[in-house]
Amino acid sequence: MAGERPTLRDVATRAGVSASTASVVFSGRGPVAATTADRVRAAAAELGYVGPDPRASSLRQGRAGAVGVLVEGRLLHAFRDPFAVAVLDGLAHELDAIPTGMLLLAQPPDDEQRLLAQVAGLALDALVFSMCRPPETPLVDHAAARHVPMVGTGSPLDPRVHQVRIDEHAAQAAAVEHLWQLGHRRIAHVTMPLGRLADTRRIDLDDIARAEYVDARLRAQGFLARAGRSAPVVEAASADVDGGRAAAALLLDAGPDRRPTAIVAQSDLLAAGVLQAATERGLRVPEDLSVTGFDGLSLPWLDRPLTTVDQHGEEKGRALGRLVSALLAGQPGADVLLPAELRPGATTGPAPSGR
Amino acid sequence: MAGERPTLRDVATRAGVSASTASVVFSGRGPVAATTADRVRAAAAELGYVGPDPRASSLRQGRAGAVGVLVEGRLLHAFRDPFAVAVLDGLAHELDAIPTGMLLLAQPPDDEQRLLAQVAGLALDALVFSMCRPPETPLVDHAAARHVPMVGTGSPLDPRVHQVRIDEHAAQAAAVEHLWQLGHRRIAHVTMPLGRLADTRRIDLDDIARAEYVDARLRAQGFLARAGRSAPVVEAASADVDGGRAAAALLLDAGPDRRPTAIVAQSDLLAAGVLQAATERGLRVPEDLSVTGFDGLSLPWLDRPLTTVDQHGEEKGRALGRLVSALLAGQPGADVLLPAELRPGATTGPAPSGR
DNA sequence: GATTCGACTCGAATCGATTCGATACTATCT
DNA sequence: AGATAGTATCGAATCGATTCGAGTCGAATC
Repeated sequence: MAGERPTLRDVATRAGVSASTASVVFSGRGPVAATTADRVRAAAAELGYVGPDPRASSLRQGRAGAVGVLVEGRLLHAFRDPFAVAVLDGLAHELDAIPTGMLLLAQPPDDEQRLLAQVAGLALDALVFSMCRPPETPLVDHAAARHVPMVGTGSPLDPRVHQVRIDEHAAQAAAVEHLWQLGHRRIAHVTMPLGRLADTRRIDLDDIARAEYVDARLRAQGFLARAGRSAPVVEAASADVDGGRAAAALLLDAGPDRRPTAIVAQSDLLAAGVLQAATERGLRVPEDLSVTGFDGLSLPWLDRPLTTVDQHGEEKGRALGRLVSALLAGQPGADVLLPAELRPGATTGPAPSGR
Repeated sequence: MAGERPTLRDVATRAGVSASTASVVFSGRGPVAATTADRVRAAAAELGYVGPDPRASSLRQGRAGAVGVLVEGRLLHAFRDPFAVAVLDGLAHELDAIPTGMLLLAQPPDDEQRLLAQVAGLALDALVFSMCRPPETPLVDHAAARHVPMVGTGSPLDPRVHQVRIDEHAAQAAAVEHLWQLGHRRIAHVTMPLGRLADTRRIDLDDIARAEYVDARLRAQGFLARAGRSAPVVEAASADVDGGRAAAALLLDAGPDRRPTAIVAQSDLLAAGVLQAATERGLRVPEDLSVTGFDGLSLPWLDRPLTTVDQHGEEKGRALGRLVSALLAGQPGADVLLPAELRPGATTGPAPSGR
């Protein structure tokens, strides 16, 4: 029928009022006589007008109703991590109250310029870095120039990005402490990738100090602080089950007397991989090997509860959302430190007696 | 320093050109002398102007650079399904080429009006219903009035929504056929929820015919068409591992002579739950019980490959993306039917000989 | 030397709403 | 009756770009 979409002006004309009055009818701000409002709504219905064009109103009001959420790599991989999804869920919940939607920005592997161009063309009220690790990106400069507030969970590392984090160092050390008290003395560590180029390999203090990804570095340092600086550390090539399994293989295939009695993994998915590797080698958990994870996910496909550091993903997401809320409301926005605590499960036990 | 963000006009003035020329410099359409372009870019750099405001340009150009993706329920649950994520990944990949971002629209349980209001306020170029089941929603009318193209994977069931689907009926029947050929005669079915209110319970032909969710209905009918209309069918209360386990319990706890020798599940997650239930009862798979899934996911935590109907989730997402692309380019947009085929794994085998 | 053609630039109109100050009108109070 | 308040409506300016037709100028062509 009508090739042309009706505009507010058309509706106003038809209702015999001015555009400003019609606007007030739809936005609800300002007083309108009930009869007038009805007339406008009737005109709208007749013309098939379903409300103000969001493009125009966002220009005028300066609000787009959406925040950008950066996702590192492909969704297929990013969303395989239940922790990331939990954070996203919490974020969604909190944003829902503003209300504001989440625009997923999947970061192609290398082409930062492409991503930048995409973001430049998108109307966003804020930028959330909840699923990415690199400590810097040109997006920060861009968003800052646009006065778009940014929040993150540790990276990018920039004063203009407001952070919601946990004490990674202390949290990871707490896992070691737990094992120590159980009598373990040969404790090994499996880290998430330390940077964009990761490999399954033994790493040393220097590698760790130079690590690009901050959270992996802090956890590794927290591990070493309690386990001793000569404790073995292996980097996983990817932060998933397979990465954990491959990394654990490196540790478990050492001679039986050099094999660790406990492995501290930097994430629950890595820990799941460690458990797989142990099972494949006929090692019983926790009799022969204790394993700890990090994140505090519920993994319904594990046959027993994992000892892990619970960092309350959903709450982390909500904290991010509240921070965005506050920033959009013009409040100053301070960094947030959330608690994270060890949650003992069934994958840790006393060290094997044969020392 | 400038509390005011610079506009294109500011840049143009400073460079000593008109706003129209400056616009051309940034958009790249139309000829500009190299020296002029440099002057404009220099002025932009001095003022800290990082490019045209997306809000304004989207108003003028009529493109927002984002499509809405509806997600039923909480992200936490929706993204637990790897199939949904695979579709999303394929979609993202294809949209990246336009380029266009994906705006997640999480549907609160009951409050359709709230969702509608949110969508009404958002500038979207298209709407994708890839993760939702209800056959109708007021969103369709709204989007249609706005001339926002819509694509889906079976629902909402409306001629204005262009569909990418598979032959659910035939695909599910193929799974039964596979089991039939293996000698199974007592074959049972576990369906996804048939509607918004789902329960773990035996259902009959009428329940199925009345099912609200189309895909569940078609698969169940495909199952019955080959397995016989008296074959037992159980509805799962949720489309996840726990739902599958509970539904399987209902079937497996029947007397040993009435217990099915094969269970056809409507999704891989449900099948994983069926496997769990079998294991808990000491049933060996496939010796005592054969199990088939649906979707064709790789579930790294299953200890053996599942016999399943592969519906190529990523490709489904890409097809949705291509459809969106075409519609945005003004092309007519025809429905798409994708292939789906049985992929035998290690969870099906010959029927137990004791009949 | 007049004409034609391109390349480049500009002004004005437009996209579709929101907002602010001004105005008209109707009750309420004294 | 006049001042006061409050309600309802309107016109004009504005948000920040894009686009289109028209105009300028220099070089190439005949």
